Amino acid sequence: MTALSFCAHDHAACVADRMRHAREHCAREGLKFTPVRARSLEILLQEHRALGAYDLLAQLSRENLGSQPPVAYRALDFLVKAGLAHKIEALNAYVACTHSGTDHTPAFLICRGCNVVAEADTALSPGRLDVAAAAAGFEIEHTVIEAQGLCPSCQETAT
Amino acid sequence: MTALSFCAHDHAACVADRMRHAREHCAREGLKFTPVRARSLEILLQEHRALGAYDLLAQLSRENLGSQPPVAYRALDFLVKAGLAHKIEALNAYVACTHSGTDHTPAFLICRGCNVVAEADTALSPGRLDVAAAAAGFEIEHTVIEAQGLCPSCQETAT
DNA sequence: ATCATATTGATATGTTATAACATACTTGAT
DNA sequence: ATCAAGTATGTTATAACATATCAATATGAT
Ligand SMILES: [Zn+2]
Ligand SMILES: [Zn+2]
Ligand SMILES: [Zn+2]
Ligand SMILES: [Zn+2]
Repeated sequence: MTALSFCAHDHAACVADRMRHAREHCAREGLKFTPVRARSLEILLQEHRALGAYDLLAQLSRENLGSQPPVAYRALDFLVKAGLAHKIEALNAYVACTHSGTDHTPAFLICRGCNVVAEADTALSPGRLDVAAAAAGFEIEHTVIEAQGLCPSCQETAT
Repeated sequence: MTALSFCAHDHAACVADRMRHAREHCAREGLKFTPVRARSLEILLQEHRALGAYDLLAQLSRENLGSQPPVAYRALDFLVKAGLAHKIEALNAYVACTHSGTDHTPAFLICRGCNVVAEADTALSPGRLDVAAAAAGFEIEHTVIEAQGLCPSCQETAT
């Protein structure tokens, strides 16, 4: 299922599963899954939406896990670098990764109605961009692919 | 040539040509190509790099075309809506469109060394993302495709 | 001329992100 | 046990990006 986020699912299990995966991943890689980092990921996982750094910070603050911007940004940096979360550039916001895999080039479907973000598990089609890059001798290190629009349920709601 | 920006070319002619095109486009569409707007586009065209709104503003200010943020943002909004410029989401910056065509889904190659941005003139490859979107019933309205990496000349420079 | 609309001018504020520096906690070597 | 090195946090301040609002002016249509 490529757009899980738009579908009904056992979300509690979904979160628990992702947290377990994150814990194992960090253990394997020798990364420290500290309380702030773990809770930050959990907060992102609760939603299948992108949260701004300051949204995350507000929640952390309520739980006395920190109150200053760097707290949120450090946690987000860690999660992004660990591959456990992604930044949605078009929103300047962050979303938990729904992938189990390791290195991947995510592509996102972002609903402007409900802000839900689905991560397409496309192993990525080497599209024309790669061809163009190769032709120009350009070496791609990171690719941002974000599609904005309306999810099925928001299409109904709208008019 | 899809990655013109990385190649040597007659840039003065390149700018003049784009300005002429913009003037004609606005005339056709009944859009007002005012001095601030025209000069803003020209400033973007000088570089083939993405400029931040405040970089543009600084230049406009030097020329007494305005000194407050809204001046730059209004000009950029106009240019983006008119299809004469694009926003690079990954940089929160703006680049002049190098396309003549009308409606297009641009894809960018962004050099992290020299900040040059090339707009690939892909007429759009319906990649896996579109397939995934269709499968999920998601209606795509706008797509951001931005590849970051190193241009040929910066690859040499970097050790 | 009058009215509506679009553009500009100006001030203030909101939002996102990082710099800079100090402190505490781990870890591994002596 | 002690130390040094590295990693993680705490804290303050500020940089960088973006918009809200309202008044003034210009433009164009009736
Ligand atoms: Zn879920
Ligand atoms: Zn939706
Ligand atoms: Zn040029
Ligand atoms: Zn370069």
